[in-house]
Amino acid sequence: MSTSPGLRERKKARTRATIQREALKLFQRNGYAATSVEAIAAAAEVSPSTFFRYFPTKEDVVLSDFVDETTIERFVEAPPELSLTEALTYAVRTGIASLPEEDFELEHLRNRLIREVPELRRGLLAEMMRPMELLADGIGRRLGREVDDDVRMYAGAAIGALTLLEPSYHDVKDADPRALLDDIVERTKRLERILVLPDPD
Amino acid sequence: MSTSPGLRERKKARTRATIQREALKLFQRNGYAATSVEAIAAAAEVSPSTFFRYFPTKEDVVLSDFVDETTIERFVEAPPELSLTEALTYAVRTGIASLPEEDFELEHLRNRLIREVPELRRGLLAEMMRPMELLADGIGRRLGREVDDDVRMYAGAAIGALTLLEPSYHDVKDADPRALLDDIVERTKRLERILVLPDPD
DNA sequence: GTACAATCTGACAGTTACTATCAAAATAGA
DNA sequence: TCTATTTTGATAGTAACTGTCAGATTGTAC
Repeated sequence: MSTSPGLRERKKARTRATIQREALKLFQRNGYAATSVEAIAAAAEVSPSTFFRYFPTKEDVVLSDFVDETTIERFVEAPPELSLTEALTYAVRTGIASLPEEDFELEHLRNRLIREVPELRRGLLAEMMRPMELLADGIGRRLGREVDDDVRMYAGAAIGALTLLEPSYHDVKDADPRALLDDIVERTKRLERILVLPDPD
Repeated sequence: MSTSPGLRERKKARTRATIQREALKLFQRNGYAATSVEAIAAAAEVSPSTFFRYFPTKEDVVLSDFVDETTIERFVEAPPELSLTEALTYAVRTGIASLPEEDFELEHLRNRLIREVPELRRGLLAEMMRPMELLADGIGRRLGREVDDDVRMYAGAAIGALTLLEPSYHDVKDADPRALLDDIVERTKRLERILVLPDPD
């Protein structure tokens, strides 16, 4: 009761994971649009009602948890001698590296879907404001600084800059996932040359 | 035939404008979600089919043309002595200033809707990649420079930075539209302090 | 182990955005 | 006025999503 999150919680987590896994498999096989929620529910052996209890929309099966709080947490906790962009790189790298191999595969599949299905690309962008806000907050905490307009702009700029780089991924459809990771890291580093956070007034 | 765009074209433009205007009025009165496409079509005196011919989705009635090619055109054509961010400011300012009063009102209403309806906020963000790409291309043309990763990142950063500033608008719900415009200009200027576009390698 | 309370699930019915198709109407050009 | 092209409206259908409610499952107290 104190150590494990309780039977109920565990069962819920398992149901959620099952739905997500089965959905991704179906998407991969038949395509995103051609896979109905009903089919997903059937594959996961739950009712459609239950599907919507776990994921408010069909998109969310793919998009939820794409960038989460733990990444920002790692950003804030990164070695203090690192610059902002270095800390960001650090957070992304250690985050992905910490995934068990199995989750890493799913993550890779998810990325591919997001890249290839226009609808999901759109959805991802729509979710992007949350990471921006999280990062702005993270910067404030990391620097012990009030979250002013400059900080917000810096955060928005950082996420925005990374966003537009995605298209080049198209060329490397079936590349090694780890290579893609290096790619992200490489790009995050380049941010340093473009972005400057001025001191508060 | 050569001067005016032809009767057919004009009629289509008028139909489109009517749908948009009636839709915005209904949204304002009854709320976005509570206004069905059917109701909009009825108010504009067209069939639902026709509605979807002019606007692929309900969201698009509010979001389409939010940032268009002409803004980028003005950016490229801005006085050459202006810096990138100054040119951006110039483009935004002259763009809005050129609107007739009536369109300006609609624009204001549209902005309010986007700010207040979460669904539309989401949609706006989703459309944001297009402006990013347009701007990246514009920068390339303005500087006579190849559109490399640095340029793309810069463009993404610029749009991203402006995105996250929106929330503060919440405070000024019914402020003078012109004041809001000044606000945007002010913020674009601050971009200069944060963003640097390095020379090509 | 039993009884009760809280939560989770499934079944059902309904709304609405959106698609596809095709015949009727409006417009351009001769 | 006649014909070709484009635009429109009517109809039918799909699927995402919502709300409700009774039944099943789990946690808790005794």
